[in-house]
Amino acid sequence: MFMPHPAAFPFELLSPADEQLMNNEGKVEVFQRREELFLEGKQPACVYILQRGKVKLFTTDMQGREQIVHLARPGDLMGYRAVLGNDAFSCSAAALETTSVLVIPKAVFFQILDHNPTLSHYIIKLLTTELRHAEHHLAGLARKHVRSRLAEVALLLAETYGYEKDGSTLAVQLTREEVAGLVGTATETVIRLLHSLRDDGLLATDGRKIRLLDIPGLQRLAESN
Amino acid sequence: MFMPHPAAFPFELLSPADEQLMNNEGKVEVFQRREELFLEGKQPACVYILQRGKVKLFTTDMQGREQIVHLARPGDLMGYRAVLGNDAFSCSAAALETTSVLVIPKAVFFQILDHNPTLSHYIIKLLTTELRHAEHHLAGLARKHVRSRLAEVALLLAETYGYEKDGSTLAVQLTREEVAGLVGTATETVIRLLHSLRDDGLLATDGRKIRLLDIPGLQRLAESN
DNA sequence: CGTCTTCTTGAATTCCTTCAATACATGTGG
DNA sequence: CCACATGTATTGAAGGAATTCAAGAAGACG
Repeated sequence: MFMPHPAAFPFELLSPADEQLMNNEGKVEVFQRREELFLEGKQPACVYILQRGKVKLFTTDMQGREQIVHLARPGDLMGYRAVLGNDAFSCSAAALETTSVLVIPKAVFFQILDHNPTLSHYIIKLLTTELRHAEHHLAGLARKHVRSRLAEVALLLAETYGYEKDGSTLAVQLTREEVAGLVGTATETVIRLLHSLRDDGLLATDGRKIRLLDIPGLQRLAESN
Repeated sequence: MFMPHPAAFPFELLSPADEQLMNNEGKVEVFQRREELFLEGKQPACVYILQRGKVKLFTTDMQGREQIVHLARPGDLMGYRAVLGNDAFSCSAAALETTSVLVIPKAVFFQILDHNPTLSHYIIKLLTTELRHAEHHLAGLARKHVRSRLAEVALLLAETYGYEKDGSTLAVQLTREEVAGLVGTATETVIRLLHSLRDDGLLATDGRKIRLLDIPGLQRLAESN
C-alpha cells in the first residue's frame, strides 16, 4: 500500500524530437478491469505510461494472496524500475478499470534517457521519493494495528484517486479482497473493521463505494498505533 | 529491516582528480557505539561513507520505539538520498560499534556527481536495488509471522556482516531491543521466539552472540508464512 | 559495591486469522 | 426471463499469535 505520490511522467522535459519519437515508437493499448499489463518475474521489454484509468501493482505470495505495493494513476510511469535495473519485473500490474496505456519499447526509453540529462535527474528524484514512501510504510506496517492501516489506506485512496462529485465518496471502487491486499490483512478483517470505522462515524460504505466522513479522525487513527 | 545489499561507494568510477577532491574536502570522523551520525528530520549538509564499523539506520515512532530500516557496512554510502532529493533525513543513523566515517559536504558530492555521468547511472541502479528490497520486504512484513521474520533477520545479519572465525557465530552483536527493531516486534517476543528457534535446533544464543546452526532450515522458515 | 540497563519469565488480554456457513450479486447460457 | 454457476460479501465461532504489564534476574559499568 501507500505510495501517495506517483511517478507522473514529465513530458515537458522532453525535446519535441524525443516526444515525437516516443509517440511514433510507442503504442497505445487498452486493458479492461482485471487484465494484466505485465507479470512479476518476467523480463521487461517496455515501459508503460498510464494515460487513462487506474492500475494496481502487486505481488502474489505462496498462498496466492495479493499484496498491492502501488496504485498508479494517469501520467504515471510503470515498469521503469525493472528496465533501468535490468531486472525482472518485481511485481505484476493489472487494470482496476478500463485503462489505456502508452507502451514504450525499452530501447526507445533508453535512447530518450541518453538525450536528456535532466530526465535522469528526474528519475533519481522519483526513485528517492518512492523509496522514502516505502520506508515510511515499512516503519508503519510492522507496528501499526490493522485498524490504523485501514484508515491510512482510505486516506491513500482519496489522495491517489480523489473523490466523486459529492466530494466525499472515493472515486475508486475496490473489492474487499483488494482492500485487504492493500492493507495487508484478511478480507474478513477488512469487512469487520470497515464496520467498526463506520460505527465510529469515520466513514460510510455502500457496496464498494466508500465515503470518508471524518478525515481528521481518520488521520488521527492512521497516525496512531 | 532487510536491505541485504548495501550501497558500496564505487571509488573506482571516480577520476583521480575527483577522488583527491573527495579526500581533501572530506573529513574522517569517529563515532562510538550509540553515537548518532545524523538525525531524522534534520536537513542534510553532507553524505557519509562508512569506512570501518557498523551503523544502523532507523526511524523512531511516537511511542519511542525504533524501527531499523537499514544496516550499513564499510563502503556504504549514507545520507545520499536526502541530499539528492533535497529532503530532510528520513531516518537517523547511529553507530553499532566504533565506527569511522568519511564525511563529504553536499556541494562536493554534487560537484563530483556532475563530472561523472556513470556515477549517476550507478546511483540509479543503487536506488532501484534498494527499492526492490523495500518492496520485497513490504510484501513480507504485512503477512509473515514474527517467527519467520526473525529467521529472515538472522539470515540478513549473516549476509550483511558475516560470521566470526568459527564460521557460524554472527559477527555483529545487537541488544534484544535492536533485534526487535529490526524484526518489527516487541523485545519480549524476540526473546521468546529466539528460544523457540533454539528449541528447533535452528540457532543457538549466548548472551548477544547468535550462532546459526541450520541455515536451510532458517531459509525455509523465512520463506514460509 | 551499588546503580542502571538489559534480559527473562509469567499471566492476562487484545487483535487478528482461519474455517465454515450463509447471503447477496453478477453474469451466462438456455 | 429464468436457472444455475460463479464470484463476492458477510457473520459467527474458535483458536492462535503477539502485545502489554508486571516483576524479578542477570549483566554491564562506573
